Amino acid sequence: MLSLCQTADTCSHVCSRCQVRAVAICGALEIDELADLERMLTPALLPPKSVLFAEGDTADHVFSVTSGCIRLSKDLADGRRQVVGFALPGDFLNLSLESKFGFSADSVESTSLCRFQTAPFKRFLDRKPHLVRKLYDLAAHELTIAQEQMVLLGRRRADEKIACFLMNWRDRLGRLTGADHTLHLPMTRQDMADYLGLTIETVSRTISTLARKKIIMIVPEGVRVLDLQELRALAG
Amino acid sequence: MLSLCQTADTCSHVCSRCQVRAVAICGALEIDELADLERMLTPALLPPKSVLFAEGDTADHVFSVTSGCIRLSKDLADGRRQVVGFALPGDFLNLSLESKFGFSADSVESTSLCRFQTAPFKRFLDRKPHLVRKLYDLAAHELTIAQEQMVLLGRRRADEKIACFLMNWRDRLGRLTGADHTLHLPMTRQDMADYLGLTIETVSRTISTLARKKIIMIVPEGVRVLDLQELRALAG
DNA sequence: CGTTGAGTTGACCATCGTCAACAGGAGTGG
DNA sequence: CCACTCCTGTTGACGATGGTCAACTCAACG
Repeated sequence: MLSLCQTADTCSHVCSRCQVRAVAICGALEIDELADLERMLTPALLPPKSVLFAEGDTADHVFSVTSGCIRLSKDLADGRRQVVGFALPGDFLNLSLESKFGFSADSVESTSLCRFQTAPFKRFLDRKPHLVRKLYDLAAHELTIAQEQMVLLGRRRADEKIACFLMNWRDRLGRLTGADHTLHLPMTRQDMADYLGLTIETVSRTISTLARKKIIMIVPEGVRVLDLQELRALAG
Repeated sequence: MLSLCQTADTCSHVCSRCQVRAVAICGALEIDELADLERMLTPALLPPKSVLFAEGDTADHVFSVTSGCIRLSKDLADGRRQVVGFALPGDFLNLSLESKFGFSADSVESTSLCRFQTAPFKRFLDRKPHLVRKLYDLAAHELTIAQEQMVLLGRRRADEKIACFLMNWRDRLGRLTGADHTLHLPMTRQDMADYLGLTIETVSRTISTLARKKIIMIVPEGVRVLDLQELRALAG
């Protein structure tokens, strides 16, 4: 189930030269501490649309995403699915450090990660209180985002949900790669639907309507934002 | 806006004899450390249906609930409301430690809290890494609960939402006061609706239907669970 | 050139929201 | 003590938002 490329040439990783260090948990560590972390780390490359782990699996690893995109989801017994988040470069997976994963993680596109065994990582935490503090801030921030997502899921209409999602995605990509009116949307319509509590048809229709109103334009890789004011107004 | 009783006779508090220490953050501290915490603490008593703080207010305090129930909610500009949680004894408010509150907090019933100024509390954290670790575990656990709430809000039907809510509430009360088939529901139907992404009418109708099916019985203080198996099945 | 999977669009329908009326209890004041 | 209001909760009638089912396009791929 876990199909990881671990050859040196495709996955070599030097923490001190890592592109995402500033936004990842490693940003809390000094250069000499990074070396300790690097010794515990296995770089991993995940092909598109493949399983990283499934909800309920023994959580013997934690991960830090360095490139690509991971879909985090929870499933009901009858097949209904809720996507609880998309992990982008700098994001940490398995913050809860519990014995089993609370959600499934699948790559949306080709993704590279730093992989740590949970037990040594926990021991490392015991020696690095500032890293615990960083993880705490990260968890608290994720909680704030989760609460905003609850508002979206519980109280917003389909068009507002789509607008919110596009604005949030734009902000996240902007922080990583700089602002751009063309949004790369690597996930499928189904993924978006499962993230927003909608069906694929409603997502498709709503995006088409936004395009008909010249608020966005559908392009092969995603969408282009034409009227940011209007999109922001819809997102509220 | 903040109407707190702080007289010694009604609000006296001795951490070492606190009923909720085991379930609250203070459980991470030794007896001698508790004394330091106690020096920073202002006990507070909040009457029913009163404001503790509002979303966007300067977050100059953090709180630990010792009795009662607090509703945590976020509002949209047009009045739509999402309740993001109910805080019970042992729960901590303002985990994020950010400069502004991310949600509003109002008492559902008469509630007592321990109140700490944010700045000294943060300095205390710098000296108590095991307390940071406790807060981290707490935040990570809240995040897991938030993800389950996303599934509920995005993918469950009204009857499943009500059943889930009742089962979760039962578990929480059970952990605090021991299992009981009679659930005290201190919040209004509107609060439940805003928590579950429904309207008050749908909540009322759904509860009535569950009662008509003899799965629950509506009693003055809340509901009595008659058929736990069936309720659990609905909650999935 | 057939197959597969993602996406789009239309027709229809169900769940849940909206609007309205009403019941019952708590509090208030004459 | 009783009328009155207010608030919460319940129930019914109706309607809209978004779900379901189905057909179709298009690009990728063997």
